Amino acid sequence: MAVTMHDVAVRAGVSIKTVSNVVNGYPHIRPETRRRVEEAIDTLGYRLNTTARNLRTRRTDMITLAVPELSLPYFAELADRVIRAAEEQSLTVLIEQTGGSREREVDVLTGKRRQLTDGLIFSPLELSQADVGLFDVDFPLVILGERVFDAPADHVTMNNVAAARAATVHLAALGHRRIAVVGAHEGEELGSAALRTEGYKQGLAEAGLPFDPALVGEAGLWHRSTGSETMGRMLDAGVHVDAVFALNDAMALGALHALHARDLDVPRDVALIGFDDVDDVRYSVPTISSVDPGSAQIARTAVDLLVEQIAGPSDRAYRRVVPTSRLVGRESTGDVAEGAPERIVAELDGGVETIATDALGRTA
Amino acid sequence: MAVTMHDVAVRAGVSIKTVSNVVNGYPHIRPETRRRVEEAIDTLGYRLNTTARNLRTRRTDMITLAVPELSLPYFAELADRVIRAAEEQSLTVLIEQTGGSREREVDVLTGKRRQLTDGLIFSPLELSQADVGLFDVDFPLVILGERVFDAPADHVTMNNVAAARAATVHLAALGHRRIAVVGAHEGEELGSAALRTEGYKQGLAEAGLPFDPALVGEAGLWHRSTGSETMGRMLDAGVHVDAVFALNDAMALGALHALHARDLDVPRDVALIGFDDVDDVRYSVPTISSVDPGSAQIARTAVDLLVEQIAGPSDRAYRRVVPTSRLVGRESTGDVAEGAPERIVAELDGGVETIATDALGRTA
DNA sequence: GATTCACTCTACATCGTTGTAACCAATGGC
DNA sequence: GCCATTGGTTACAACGATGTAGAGTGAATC
Repeated sequence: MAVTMHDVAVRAGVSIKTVSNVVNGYPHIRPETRRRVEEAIDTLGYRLNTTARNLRTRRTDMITLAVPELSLPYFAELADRVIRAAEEQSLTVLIEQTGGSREREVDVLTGKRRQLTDGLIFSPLELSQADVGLFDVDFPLVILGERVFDAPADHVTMNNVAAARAATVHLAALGHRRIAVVGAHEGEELGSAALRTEGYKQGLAEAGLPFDPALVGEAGLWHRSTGSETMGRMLDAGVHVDAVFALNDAMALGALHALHARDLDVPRDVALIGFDDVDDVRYSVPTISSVDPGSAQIARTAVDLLVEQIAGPSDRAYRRVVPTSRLVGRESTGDVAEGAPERIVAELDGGVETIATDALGRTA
Repeated sequence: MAVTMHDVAVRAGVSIKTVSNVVNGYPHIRPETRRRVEEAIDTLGYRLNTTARNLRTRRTDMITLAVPELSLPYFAELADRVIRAAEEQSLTVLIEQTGGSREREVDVLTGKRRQLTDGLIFSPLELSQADVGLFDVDFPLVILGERVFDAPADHVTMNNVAAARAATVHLAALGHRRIAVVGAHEGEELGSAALRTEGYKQGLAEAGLPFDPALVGEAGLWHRSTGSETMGRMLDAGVHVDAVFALNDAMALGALHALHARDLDVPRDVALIGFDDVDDVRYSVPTISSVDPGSAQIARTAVDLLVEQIAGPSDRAYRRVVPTSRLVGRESTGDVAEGAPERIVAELDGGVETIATDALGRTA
């Protein structure tokens, strides 16, 4: 079978524990002993059995990242960044796709796989305020987004309302009066859809524009396809639109497709702005203006907070981190000429909030 | 601490092994005993310790998927599909990003993390024929792509040459004479770049077109950005082009961007075709024709083959599976009118090849 | 010269399961 | 009425590492 520490110990003429000490970099070992052990390791081709170590140390050095779907560019890029950030801390990332299914989201928090890893970075889609109890867990947890407000866990979120408002105001400032929104979720109270839609309404108000329900396009899943369909439905219904705020970039790409299919030019006939600032929108035709919610910082912060929880006491205060976000102007809003590079139209500061907890870990 | 089988056993008044048997669905247990155990499990909130089981059973029910980068749409979609397929077999997927680094690719095959999982699905980018020895491993392995021909491992690959040839011939059949290729790798012998470029050359020959080195655009990494830069460089150098074959879709999107920036219309001035058939190209403006290498089948087959290896004897014959690929015509080649749905232009059959092995597992 | 201390290393128990062998009923065949 | 079989359960020993406590050294301290 596989070579074990025992085999190495025998060959090097030391105890198993000494081999373990060498492997783990324990400092007080005679150079000669270390040499013998290392030689034995090399000649036998010994490899540490991670599973055994995991059992003994009660740690796996793995963390879970739970996202709706990797095929959505935003989450693919997020996963990429989280994996890189985790790597720097010698952590391995296990990805769970919840696919926007409530059951699978619950499973992420309670299921069998949960205890494979030391902690969880969770971007929920279906679970919401009503499920706040589910988030009161006894393992390190960082929540992405703000579907759940009072959960006793770290949050890394984004300036949803303010950024959406800024995007809308910006479209209005460019002279647009019929600004549609694509991706709304009827009846939702928290969650990105609701918050961004709220920002949209605030933006209209700030610009002195009336709110017209006909300009609100519903789209459950935020895919390219739903963005295209929603936009198409709206146009085909004869709704007059001179600007579109898509609640994410995938839908913005879909909307662009639908506009183009109806011979509407972006930005000449209709201005378009997305949200997420994924790589796609920098190469589409035209390039699409978008809100960068601070994606790079989100991934890094999430990993940092999780690592802190894993290492530290479980009764520390919770944090709520909001990265700085930026409104990036590109061709789709006429903010830059064709072929010109993007420019930052607005910057919205983030911040860190610390939520004290009592001895039981409840928020004060 | 955590509740263990021991606690459950005490509470239910049975032995630890009986609890284990109940948990694992061993059939010969008295209903009454089972009930007692299950009740104890529920009241104590017992959860099986996966790490301990992994140690004892020498299996983790996890597999590794190693890809260059998740931020490339093709690999994000692949990961999505692999995760889903694995899920159906109750396997968890751990993703490694090699980032196109040779060192990291070697690490995937030999590194510390390797033994965390029961097997590996590996899409190499840098390792190639010269490294064939590295692939002679003692764990279940499925290689994606065809950088390494004689590796003693299952391969799931694609009709690179034939499909690229078909794409090129198709462009020629549409009347194009100056067909550029974007993404070539100078000096490479195997690997997608070399194979697809070879298909391109064959296609030119078949169409009776001359091969012009000026029409070959090099691009190391196959990103949107490199596609855009490569295309831009070629155009800015004054090379006349009336069609472009981008070796993957990300570069096709980048090329489209570069063409547009230079006021060249697709498909009126330049026709464009990509490779991979990722979701992006169905929503770009215009929609981009592409080669679907059979992505869905690739993911599923890879998981199936790996599962087979994990379960079966290690000396079974190796397989080489090539899914059926399709040339999908869209707006960028004028194969369909604006706004019209895609259509299958050609279909290239795949197949399964079984490579016998001798007793030592070497290929015959 | 006794005491302390820092090094270096070891013995042993332990992490929480599952595989193996074996035991004690109860059943069935002859 | 005895033996073989099956069902239901258990005791015990792994799986391969690490934490704890402590035993020897030798050098430094008083």
